[in-house]
Amino acid sequence: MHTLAEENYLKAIYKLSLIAENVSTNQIAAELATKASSVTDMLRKLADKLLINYTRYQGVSLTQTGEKVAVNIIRRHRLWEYFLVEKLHFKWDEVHEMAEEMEHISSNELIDRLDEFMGFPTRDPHGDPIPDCNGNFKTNDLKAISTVDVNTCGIISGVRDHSSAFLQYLEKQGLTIGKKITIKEIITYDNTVVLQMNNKDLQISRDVANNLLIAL
Amino acid sequence: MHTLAEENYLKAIYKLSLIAENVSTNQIAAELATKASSVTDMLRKLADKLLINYTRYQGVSLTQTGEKVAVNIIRRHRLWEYFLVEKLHFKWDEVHEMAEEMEHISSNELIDRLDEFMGFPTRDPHGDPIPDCNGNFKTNDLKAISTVDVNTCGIISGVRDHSSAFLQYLEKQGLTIGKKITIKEIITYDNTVVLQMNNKDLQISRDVANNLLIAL
DNA sequence: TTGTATTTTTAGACAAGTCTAAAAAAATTA
DNA sequence: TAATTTTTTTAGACTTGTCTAAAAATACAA
Repeated sequence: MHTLAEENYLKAIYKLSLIAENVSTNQIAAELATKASSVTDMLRKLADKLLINYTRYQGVSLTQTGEKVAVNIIRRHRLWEYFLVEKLHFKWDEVHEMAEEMEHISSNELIDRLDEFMGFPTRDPHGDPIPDCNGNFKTNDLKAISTVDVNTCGIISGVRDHSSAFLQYLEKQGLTIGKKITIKEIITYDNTVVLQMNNKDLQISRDVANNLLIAL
Repeated sequence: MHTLAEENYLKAIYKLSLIAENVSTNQIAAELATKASSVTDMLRKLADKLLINYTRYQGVSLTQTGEKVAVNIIRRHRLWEYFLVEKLHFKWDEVHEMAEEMEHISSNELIDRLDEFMGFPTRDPHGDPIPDCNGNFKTNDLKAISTVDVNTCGIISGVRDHSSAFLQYLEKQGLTIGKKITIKEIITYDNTVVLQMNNKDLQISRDVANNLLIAL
């Protein structure tokens, strides 16, 4: 249907669209670790195929078709991640690269059956919502720990940074999806956040607090 | 590790090597539905990487390394086919194309865990042996129905033709893996074979008899 | 064994996707 | 608003894998 490169561009544009409506050439280049000139070339191809809205120098947005394709890739990615963790017992920090390859397997019938096989999960191992076969999914109303008030409590429900390094750190601290925590104090000097979990205090840096999401 | 094209060439060469030691450029071209000139180009690349033994005009054979890679691709293909049929309940005639894509997912850890998840199966849905993680597998000592004597009986255990059309035909006739049959008669006029299965007679053409394998 | 047919290789071209370097447009700043 | 910086695009080149057409090697047949 679409080439590997096309799918990766659509996914990148989708991801960047969540932050700001219009996506710039340089943003895409950074996201895909490629050069702006390569991006420009590809944008013309995607525009020709009516997958994006593109006018020179004006940045891009996905068309309805483009967004559908992107959401479908994300659905495939997250279902494979769920499979790898729940069925093959990989750890949550080990699955991203594999799912990155698996998301390009083209059969939708395959993905729908995989979905059914696993009991139609709604969240992947990192807490991200899994779109259903029509592309619908709950938007995440999660908050970064760094944004909530002192004495708030909530359930760890997602991450912003999906890197192995970050996920391994969280694992080590016991800060995994589903854990209940209370924000006790924010140290003004360096914005270190003091949490309480299982009646024990735990300090996390501003960076970590920015990338760890809770449901209130 | 290796490109998609390289993997497909190695697989094709491996497959053809089972019939005759040395494989010709034209054979590979036919197998991959490409042109002889394209094959020549790729053979030089594979030889440079020490995956095949190649001298101009002399045909090719796999090196030890090349064979290892090829067997690993076959292992991946057959495990995914098994997964698709046993876990996602696809029919045996529906899985080839999907597995053709899935076999290129590169992680060996993934494949080893998939293998374990399914209980280390030794045969794929078409009766072909699945290499273990060291590349070892039982060679098929199966015989085409067309080659056995009248009154022989045996268990349907494999196919030579993996096309949907053939597999669907077998399914319709009930000629599936595991069924016990007896060869009753070979009609000399056109080599039609008369079988008995579940106490009923069944006629199959020479072509079908050539592509259906039994264990005695 | 010589000529013909077949197979294989070479030569040159093309598409996809990438790159560097330079030009053009837009944004920023003074 | 004019000058400078940043962003984006264009131009031209490279790689992988493919193709067609022609040349070279091998196989076959009289």
